[in-house]
Amino acid sequence: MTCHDHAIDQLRDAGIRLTPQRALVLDVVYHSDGHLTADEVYEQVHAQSPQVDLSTVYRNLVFLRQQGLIGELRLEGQPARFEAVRSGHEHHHAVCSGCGRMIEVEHDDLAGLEAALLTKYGFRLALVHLTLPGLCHECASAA
Amino acid sequence: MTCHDHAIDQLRDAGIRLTPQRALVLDVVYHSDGHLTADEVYEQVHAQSPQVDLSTVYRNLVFLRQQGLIGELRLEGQPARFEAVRSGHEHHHAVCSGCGRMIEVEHDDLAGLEAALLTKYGFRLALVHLTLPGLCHECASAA
DNA sequence: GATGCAGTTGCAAGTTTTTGCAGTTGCATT
DNA sequence: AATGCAACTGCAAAAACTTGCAACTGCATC
Repeated sequence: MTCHDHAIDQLRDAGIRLTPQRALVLDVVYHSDGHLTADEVYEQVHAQSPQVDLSTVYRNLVFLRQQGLIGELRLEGQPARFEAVRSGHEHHHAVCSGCGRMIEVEHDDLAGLEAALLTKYGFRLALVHLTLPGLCHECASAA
Repeated sequence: MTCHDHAIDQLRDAGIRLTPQRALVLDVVYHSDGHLTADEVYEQVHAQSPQVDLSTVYRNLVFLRQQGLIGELRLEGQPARFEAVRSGHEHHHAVCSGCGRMIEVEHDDLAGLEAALLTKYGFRLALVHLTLPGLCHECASAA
């Protein structure tokens, strides 16, 4: 019984094939508390299953993101990072351009935007993770 | 007198060097109405000034984005695209995952989020362009 | 209009991410 | 438990993007 069984069930229900490679990628991301790059995921996958290819890891990261199971974090000047989307703890990141600090932003803070998109444009926001640039309090004061 | 003189002034005021290469990249993006990939920008730059390198184009696109003069658009499964940021017409894009349609979203629609970030986290949003995935009205109805 | 130098460039090589394709495999059906 | 087939994989190669470095150049100052 692992902490991402829920995710696996979700995949099955969607009629999606669960290959060992895919399960392993999901497993690595869900058992890491940090934000892993594709390469770091690959290294951990590779340690357990050396024949798995890097391209398979990339394909599954894209796939799992599209399924809404993992979030992608793009920080200026670094490769993309991935993290588990844990239900009840959906969040986004505000990243300070000054000091690099990262603030977790509650998903609820987007409720207004979500509503505006729906009523104004008929657009249903389906957003897993957002990275928002700006300045934290300290850096804004210093400027 | 070209339509991006304002942008150039903005650079000068910020004490930034205006090289011919940089001016050319800015010029190409500002004189195109569409959203250009780095490669398309490079091709147009190259046509006018064949010795300019692709890496210089990339470096300037990043630079101009950081200066807030151009916006970057990341669509699923395609290379990044760039467009001019025209003052008075700041906007973002909502992209339908179903049909690919792109809806322009007014910057003002983010006002609520901006305020929430500031009061809740002391974070000053400094956002040039956002790409928001979701479903347009037609695709949401069809689903 | 000469000088100085930090910011910028071209080049070559690197890293990151995607793709085409032929062979393999999960899983629904029988 | 055998079958069928679309989804998936590994491999190799390509495309997209970044970086190190030595040479060059805007532009501020004299």
